Amino acid sequence: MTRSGSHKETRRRREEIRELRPQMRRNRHELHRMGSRGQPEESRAAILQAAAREFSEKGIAGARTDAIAHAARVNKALLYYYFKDKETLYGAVLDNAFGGMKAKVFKVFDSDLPPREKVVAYVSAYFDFFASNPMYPKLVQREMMRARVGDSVHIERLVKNYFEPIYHRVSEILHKGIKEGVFRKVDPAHFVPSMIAVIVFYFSSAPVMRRLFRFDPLTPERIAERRAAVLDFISAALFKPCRANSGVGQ
Amino acid sequence: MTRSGSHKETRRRREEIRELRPQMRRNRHELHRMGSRGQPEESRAAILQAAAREFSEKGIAGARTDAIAHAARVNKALLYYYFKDKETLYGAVLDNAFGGMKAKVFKVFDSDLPPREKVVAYVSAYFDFFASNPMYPKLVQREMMRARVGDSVHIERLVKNYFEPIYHRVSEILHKGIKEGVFRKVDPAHFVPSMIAVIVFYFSSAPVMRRLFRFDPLTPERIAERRAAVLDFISAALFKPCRANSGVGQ
DNA sequence: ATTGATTAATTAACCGGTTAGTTAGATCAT
DNA sequence: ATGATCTAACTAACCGGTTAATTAATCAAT
Repeated sequence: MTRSGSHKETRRRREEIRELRPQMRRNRHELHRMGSRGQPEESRAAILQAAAREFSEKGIAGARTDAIAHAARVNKALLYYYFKDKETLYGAVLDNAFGGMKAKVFKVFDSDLPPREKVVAYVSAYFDFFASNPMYPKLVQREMMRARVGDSVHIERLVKNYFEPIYHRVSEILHKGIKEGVFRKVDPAHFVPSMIAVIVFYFSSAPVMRRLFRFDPLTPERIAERRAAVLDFISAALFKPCRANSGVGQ
Repeated sequence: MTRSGSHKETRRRREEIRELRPQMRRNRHELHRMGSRGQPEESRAAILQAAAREFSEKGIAGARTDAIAHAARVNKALLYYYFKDKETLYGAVLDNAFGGMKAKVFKVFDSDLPPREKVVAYVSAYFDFFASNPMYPKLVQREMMRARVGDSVHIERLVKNYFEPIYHRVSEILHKGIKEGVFRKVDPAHFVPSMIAVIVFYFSSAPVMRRLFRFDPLTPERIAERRAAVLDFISAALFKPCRANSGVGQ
């Protein structure tokens, strides 16, 4: 009642402190100051992971901060200590996911393989990343659908930091392969999304697959099978049918 | 306080009435009964359409019943008059969407075309349906991701009524084409989902596409372009390369 | 070394806005 | 006058976010 006027100020002060924290850490001769429980990074990581699961399964609107806190074995207020609000936490989860993926695929981009092998390596890396993080595809798909004006404050950043760079590199590889005559004349602007679709869909639709085929689509065997199918599908759609291995036939 | 005990009973009574309504309608000599505003079917349809838009954009959790009512130019209580609750309304929207799609693709299944042309016709029909209902892909994708145990009461029904029959028919066509030697030896269990992925992804990710390519991906021209790209992609992945013509099979 | 200030880490309890769902009644075609 | 259609106003519950207090690690000066 009496303190209602100070809400905003308190908030702003806290945010400033939070923003300064990293620099402060680094400026002080040594990091590790430690508070009561002494495991800030662990708590943060636990929150991030619990949030990733909750968000991927329920979406931002469906996700419950109480559930995240509970799953992370942490008090709910701690979420708001580390992250400004639900939306910011969601953003951190997204950056985590896309950051990991970008790292993996860029290792492939920076290798020096011929186009054909590079595409295979790219698809494989992309696929394997999602196969070992089965909740990320839903996260990705969800964010893509939310990206209407005003709905998502993250989408611009994500496109700039992840989608654009990755699309750019894959596009280059495709153009090179086409010029060398090993790829069919496809339009990267359509082919790249199609590839991603084929890779991602299986995982984001896993629950339906389970019902349709009456077995768990996420066992290692099934995933290996899917991997082969994806590579076959994309290869057949992209590579020029080689006649009896008779070199570059333009 | 005093009436808290009667809530459930009132609710049950209402539900019974509601469940009986469809039969009653049909039993009475003619529909069009009309109440105060005199447009029951129109109201119902308006609600359904507004709900489809809201659900596709925000998901069930994010959708606001107030927003749906407002968009349908109808009082919120009317939603609950026609539909038991939010979840049931959502289910009706889903059946609407999937029902329309099923009708379209089954017309193709029942035609007598050779496998190759039939697949092309199927993909075209599927694509065109979504192209003219751009909010349905998101609806589909959303429901697929929600289909965890306990999350969705609709998924079993949807799989049984739509996914399974459609998968079954497409699967038959694929097997036939493979046997006739016009298709590559693909596994329908993987190929069908891949096809759907390629068709649907472009629409459900339209907002990202807009940012990535800096133009509206849903103009008629762009959609036509995408259509060609999808058919090319799937054709190349499925059809045995015919030696005479390295065909982009339109 | 002991003490006391400082700050990071953490929590229990609470608050108030939002939202699904309800109610009691109005309207009107038949 | 009856029952289908429709509405304004209401309520209970839920849920994101806050607060004020607490604990523990570090530091500074005794």
